[in-house]
Amino acid sequence: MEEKQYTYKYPHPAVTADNVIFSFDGKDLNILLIKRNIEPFKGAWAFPGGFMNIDETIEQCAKRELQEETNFKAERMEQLMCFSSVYRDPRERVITIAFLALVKKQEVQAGDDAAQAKWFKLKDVPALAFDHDYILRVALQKLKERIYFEPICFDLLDKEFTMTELQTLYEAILGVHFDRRNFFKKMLSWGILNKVKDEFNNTSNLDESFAIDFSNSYINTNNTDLKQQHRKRHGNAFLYTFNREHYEEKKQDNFRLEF
Amino acid sequence: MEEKQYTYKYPHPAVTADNVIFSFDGKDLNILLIKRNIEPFKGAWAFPGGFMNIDETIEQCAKRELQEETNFKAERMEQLMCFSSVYRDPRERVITIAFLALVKKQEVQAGDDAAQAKWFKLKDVPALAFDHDYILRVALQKLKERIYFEPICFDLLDKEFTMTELQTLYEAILGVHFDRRNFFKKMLSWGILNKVKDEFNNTSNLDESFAIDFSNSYINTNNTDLKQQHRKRHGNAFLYTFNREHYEEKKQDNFRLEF
DNA sequence: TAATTTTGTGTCAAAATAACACAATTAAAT
DNA sequence: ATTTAATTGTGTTATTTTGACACAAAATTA
Repeated sequence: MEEKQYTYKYPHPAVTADNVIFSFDGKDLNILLIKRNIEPFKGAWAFPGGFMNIDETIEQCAKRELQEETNFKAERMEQLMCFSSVYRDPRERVITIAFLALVKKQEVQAGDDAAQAKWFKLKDVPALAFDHDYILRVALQKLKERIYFEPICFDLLDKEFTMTELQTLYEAILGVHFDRRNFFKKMLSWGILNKVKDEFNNTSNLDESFAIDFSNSYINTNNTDLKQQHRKRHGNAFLYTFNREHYEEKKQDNFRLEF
Repeated sequence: MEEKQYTYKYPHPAVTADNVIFSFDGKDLNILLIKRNIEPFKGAWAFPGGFMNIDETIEQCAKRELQEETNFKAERMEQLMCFSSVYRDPRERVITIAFLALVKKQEVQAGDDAAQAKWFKLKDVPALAFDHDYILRVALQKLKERIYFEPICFDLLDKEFTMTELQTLYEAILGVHFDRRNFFKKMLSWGILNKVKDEFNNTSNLDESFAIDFSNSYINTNNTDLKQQHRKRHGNAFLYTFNREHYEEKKQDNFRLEF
């Protein structure tokens, strides 16, 4: 068996990408972890990730690993930071570029590596392999900062969501509590939400993009599978959708998602 | 002559750190560029940076390169992003982690590599080597975002500065114009600035850390060398210092530098 | 059937923001 | 030396935004 050797004049580190994958179950933020079934840290939980191929960017690597290990499609992926402690991996010098990946919550299927994969509520996250505890802390910080500049919340929610769900998500990320009426006011004042016409009884009086949202609303309503654990829709809670086109317009004029 | 060889089973990229070094001349943001005197991109301007040693973190690398190439001490260095386009360096696969470095403007002395080093006003920046044009755009974006969360402006100003200088810097970074009176009010309302007792005629009435600031104020006043190009102090402009201790206290209580 | 939870909705006081001008001082120009 | 131009410090007011606060109707749960 021939084993290829790659030689360099100076030592080179290996480079990996790790994905901190967030989702939202309607009540808490969740992150996806995989149980390592090889050394080092065999048996410990860690972020999904892997080595960068020499002919791909680190972004492509992160995306590929996400696909290979979870089959998820991320609504948003962005670089978090490079972690490069010298001894963070006992095998060889490995630096990693961590990514923030936001997905809509979905059932995890065992990945290719057959390692166990599981959603953890933030508060239930165990001690992690490598320096992943630290990476998680940085990721949470980044998430908090990002929410001021980008409408990332909608990446975590279903296409249609209630205002209460949105508020709960904001509260989960920022760790604060909002008065419901004030939250409603503020969100609506941005003018980037469309009220969805409920197929049963709601009379809504918004003037745009009804037809579009209504056309497939019941499809969405059917696959609220996982969310149902926490989404108990008392009364006839209005459903909203995020109007990304409108948001992009407003963004041009130095519009910010202040909170 | 013996040439060491490092071999790996899989190809490894080389890893560099590049510093986007910002300073402020009292009127414009400046960045430091070095003229490359070796291929590739010989003769082109680029950010100072270099290869990571196998026994140092990428942060240590960035700091070392800053020291070696410019002898500057950065008030703040933070990771910008990893840039990893496959063909960004024609020599071999090289990924770089770019850093944002904020320094007080100072004379550049020719670096070790004897390459020419020079401050450029942002608007005068030429086309850059590698993907450094892109890196610069990302750096500017980051700078804009950072200013909302951290008091980075003070890293670019002298220990003592006038309110007008501070305003000009904010305007340079954010690309907007503020009403002077409103800007004064807002800055002072944060309560993180100390008025410095002018050694000549100003009567200032703040109640803390006078003695400290006054004790070496004239030293600072003497070395406003480079700044003088733009700092024409009409009238007796008050001098202020940033009270970092006080800021750190306030930061605990979810205090933000909103603008 | 009763108890509990969730939903939608409006007012008002307080605080923050944004618009606005001028006289005094110093630097630059003549 | 004199004039001109630029820079400095300073306060009020109208508008906008924020934050506090309660209850009745509907759906779920017991």
